Amino acid sequence: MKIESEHLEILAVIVEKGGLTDGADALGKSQPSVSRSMNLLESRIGMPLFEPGRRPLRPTQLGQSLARLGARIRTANQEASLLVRQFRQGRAGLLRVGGSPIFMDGVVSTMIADFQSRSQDIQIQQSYGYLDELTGKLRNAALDLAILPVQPGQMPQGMDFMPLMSGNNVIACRAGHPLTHHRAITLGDIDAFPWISPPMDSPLFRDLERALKSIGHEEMRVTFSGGSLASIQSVLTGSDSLTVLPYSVVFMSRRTVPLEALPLKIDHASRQLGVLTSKDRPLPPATQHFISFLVTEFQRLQSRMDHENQVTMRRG
Amino acid sequence: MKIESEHLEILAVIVEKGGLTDGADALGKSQPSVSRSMNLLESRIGMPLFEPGRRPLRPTQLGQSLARLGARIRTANQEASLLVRQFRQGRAGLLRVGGSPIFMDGVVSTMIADFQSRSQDIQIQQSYGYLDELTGKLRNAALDLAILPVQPGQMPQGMDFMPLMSGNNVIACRAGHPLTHHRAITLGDIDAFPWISPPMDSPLFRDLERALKSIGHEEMRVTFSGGSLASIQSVLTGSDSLTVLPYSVVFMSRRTVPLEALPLKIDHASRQLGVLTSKDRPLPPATQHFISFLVTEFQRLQSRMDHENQVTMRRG
DNA sequence: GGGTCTTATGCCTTTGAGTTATGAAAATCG
DNA sequence: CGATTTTCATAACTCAAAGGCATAAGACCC
Repeated sequence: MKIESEHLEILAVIVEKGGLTDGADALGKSQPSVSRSMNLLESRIGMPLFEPGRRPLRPTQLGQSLARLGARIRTANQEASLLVRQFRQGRAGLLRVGGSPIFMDGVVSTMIADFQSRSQDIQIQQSYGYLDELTGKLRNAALDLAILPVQPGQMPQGMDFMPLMSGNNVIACRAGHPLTHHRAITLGDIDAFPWISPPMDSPLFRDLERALKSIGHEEMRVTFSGGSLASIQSVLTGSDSLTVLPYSVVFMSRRTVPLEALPLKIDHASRQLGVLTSKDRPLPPATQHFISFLVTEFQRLQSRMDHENQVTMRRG
Repeated sequence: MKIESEHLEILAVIVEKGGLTDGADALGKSQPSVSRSMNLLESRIGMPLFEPGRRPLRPTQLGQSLARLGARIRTANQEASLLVRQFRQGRAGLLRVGGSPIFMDGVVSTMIADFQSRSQDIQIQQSYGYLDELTGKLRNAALDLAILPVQPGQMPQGMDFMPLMSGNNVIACRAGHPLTHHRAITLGDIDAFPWISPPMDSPLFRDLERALKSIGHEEMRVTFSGGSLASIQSVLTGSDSLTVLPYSVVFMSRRTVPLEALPLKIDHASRQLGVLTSKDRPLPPATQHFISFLVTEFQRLQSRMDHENQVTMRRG
């Protein structure tokens, strides 16, 4: 004997409101409608739900007990409606973000923190990876979006890419590093200092190699490698080492860590930092919401970086 | 936008079973039926519940979340079915029992304990009172049944009475009381001892008065009054006081308290201990269940009492 | 006992749950 | 890769019941 949940919900409202008429009002239905529903329920369970011949309809013991269960069903149902509404606005759900480690740690994570504090019903799962791996995860829906630098020629099939800012790399060192006092930096100057190397499978590592080649530097003395951003920052500030980092990472890191970028143009593939998503899967609202948040955040970041550069230029 | 709870329940089963076909099986419905229900739900909430183009139907994030709520609704619904079943059998619900204090404490409460341990989903509310008060409460449905002694002429209108055993009163004293050594007890013997008086508004009190009159005892020396059974037992066993109690109460009390009944016939109105219920209100199943339990328990008690009396007779 | 408030019923329309039969698409397997 | 199996969607239909309005019937309150 299956009881209809709708009936239990109606019962709960009637008991709560203390009468059939008021209950019908609260439910937005007509009084005869709910009366019939209760008759039907009573005949189904074969026992009276209300004391017979009482005019402000009073529930029996069974009616009371069932009404409590109906109330539970009702709240679950209302939670469902709320969930759908929030989900539709991208204010609830699961957000699986992947990205290249240094950039995620250095720039995106603080933005995620902002986003998180505004949309607390969104659960965020972050992971790290590079282009191929992230593309694969996007394809089989293990990831909702990826944030990483992509070169124009590298764009994988069946993916959408939304650029956020240009991915300029710079040579970074600690604030007050000997090289920061030089007007113009020469090959010989750099030669004197050891290098921190990003993971060897990362684009940054290839950039570092290429950058050094571009300034005529064939061999480098690597004294630290394999660490994530936090380690790199520590080693960088605690020594006279040099490394290659996206400028945006240096810019953001300076809030808390004394770093500087050397005024030295380095050559690397032109690439855009941006958001990669799967073309054939529609984006969940939470993902859309997050992407539009990222766009405005990166615009703000870009303008702050531009402003600072102008100031530096004028001073320099 | 109201979501139908039934739909959420169906969704929960589909997600749990990992597919529409298996879900339909588990629900005992046809596959097209649940398919259409899910289509309807999807169109109502305006968002996909399942990943498109996946053959073992896989839920989206929203689908997962809603399925969790659906599962909650489902368990509540199942609890409701269970509750109705138990209620129908009188194994769940509320049981409001009223009765005369001494008899409830001395005899019925141990039976209630037995009953309680078998039917733990029945909530029992016990209260005390005498005929008029209990009848009133039965009339306005504040009580499901009352257990008390009723005289033939006293039967109130509109009530059903189910006799359980005859309500013989005896004079009780502690075991080893001086009077227990007498073969035949005379008025003069009794005169020497003080009395414990039941509450003055109780039938027992009137019985006591009448009993004393019947043995020619006009005045009694009351040294304790107003206590409930536990107090009476304590005072009785700790002194040489006498009192009037239903024989069944003395019989039951002897399990834990050293009491005896004096072999002295006392005169009082013939009355039956039994169950009083309202005639116009149908008895809830739990009440019916309890009454039939009481009937068999009292039969057992009666036969134990008869047996003991025979033994005593033979010995005495 | 009349008036009021509350619930039940009769009669109607419409929604949607349920069925079987069948078609389409994805997954699986050789 | 193609064939087969599995899984889901659709079509066409029936029927239960939700829901509405109008109205009767029954408590409740002076």
